[in-house]
Amino acid sequence: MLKIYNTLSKQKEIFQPINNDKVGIYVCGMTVYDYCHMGHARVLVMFDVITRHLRRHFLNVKYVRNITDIDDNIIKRAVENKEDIYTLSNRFIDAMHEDEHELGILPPDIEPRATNTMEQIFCMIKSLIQKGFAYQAHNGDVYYSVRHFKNYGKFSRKNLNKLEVGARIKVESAKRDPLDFVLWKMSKPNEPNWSSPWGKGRPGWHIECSAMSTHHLGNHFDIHGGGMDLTFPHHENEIAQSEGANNCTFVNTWMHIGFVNINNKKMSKSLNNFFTIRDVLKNYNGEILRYFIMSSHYHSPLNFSDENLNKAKSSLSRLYTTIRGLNTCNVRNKEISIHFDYLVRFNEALDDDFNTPIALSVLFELAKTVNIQRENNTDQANTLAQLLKKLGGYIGILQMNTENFLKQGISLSDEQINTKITNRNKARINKDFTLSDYIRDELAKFDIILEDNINGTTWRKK
RNA sequence: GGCUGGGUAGCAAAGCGGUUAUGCAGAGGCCUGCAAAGCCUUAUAGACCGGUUCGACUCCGGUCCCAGCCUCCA
Repeated sequence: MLKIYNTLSKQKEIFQPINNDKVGIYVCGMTVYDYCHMGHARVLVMFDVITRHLRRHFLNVKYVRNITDIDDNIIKRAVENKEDIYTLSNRFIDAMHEDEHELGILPPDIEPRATNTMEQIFCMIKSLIQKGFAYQAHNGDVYYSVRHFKNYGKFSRKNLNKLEVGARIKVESAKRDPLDFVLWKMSKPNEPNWSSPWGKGRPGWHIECSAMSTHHLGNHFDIHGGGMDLTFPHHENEIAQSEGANNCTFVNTWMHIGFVNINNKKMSKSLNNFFTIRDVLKNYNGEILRYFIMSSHYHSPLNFSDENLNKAKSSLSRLYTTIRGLNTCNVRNKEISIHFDYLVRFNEALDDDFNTPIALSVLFELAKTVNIQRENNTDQANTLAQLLKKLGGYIGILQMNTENFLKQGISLSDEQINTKITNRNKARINKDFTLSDYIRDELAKFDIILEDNINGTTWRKK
């Protein structure tokens, strides 16, 4: 029984798809004018975890994650770079896909782009004008008339009369009401534009998501998600647009991912305190980042720091160390089923609003059992290690080659290291421990830690 | 001003009205030539003040503090 916290009702609810085994999920993806930062990484990773788990529950999951490839920021950046918007956005889309690959993120089923959805956008705006939810102002822009939508503000719990409108952004004077937001914006000379029934221009920020989501998933679908900062105004406006135009419930379950913080402050473009995914990947591999993101619940703030990333690395290393040297191939479901309770508890954790910290704690309990068994009962240890790797795979970790994970980032060659290990072991046989310890210290300078086992000496990076 | 969240051990992070969370770091032990890894044992919690209860970290009320939103943001 899968439970999901719904922003709409502010409580955990039993999740029931609209159509039996079919689940439609839409996630607000990137506006592509820069590299993805850690905030994006959290949304990308968490919805990857969420859709992986949904696919284990339901046969037919359709995951749509959009790309907004036209907006003011993109236009501004393209002008700065003296390039056209497509060159700019294509470059950052490619970069995003590279980042996702490193983070072990499975691609969404559909990745629609705003610029390929113009017809649907026109259609929706027409419908909104027709039904009295929108108007074209004297400057040509088309606005959504917020006070015409009686539920406006309900979703994000805003009292329209107590909003500090214009506190931060100056109010566009063509609006009939300061609360109104733009659906279609007339283009200035030399700006990218599309011909519309209202003149040459471009879509406003929110309309593209209403158009893309309903086009691919229908007017009423199961799950809509994104970062917490999108609840207002973006998702509030999406609801107003979609329900105004289609006259039916838009989305059943709304999911929002908490912020990534730096020094207890939200990481954001405006504060310019953000780290890009690719910067972080220079020092920590994708699985470590992924583990770090999963180590807190998706609602809680996630504090980004080297200290916390290093902890994630140590923790993940424990799991890899546990399966090291064991046979994790040839998963034998029959034998694994004996240890069903780990699987059950792992699944229960994810069923409870995708509680990844609990799911991870089950993996550590399993790891402890593997370590206890590995000396007495190798078969048992192999089976449990297989289960550990399998469960890790459900949330996208423990998928690297174990040796590669434990040895990455060493400047010496395998040959150099092995020679030193051989020399050290010769010294140990001769009981020349001064020499053997000297060699070990030498390797330690390169962050290489030796481990003497019954079967010989292995090494790993510190 | 209006509206959301949250304050848990050295750090990170969950569940739970009574019984070990978990990980990293620490202490003692086993193992080891010594280590490392692993295992065993172990210390350190629930912002503050009340209330409900046989019993509260958990429920209720209040206080303080922190973060976020109120038309750039994921």
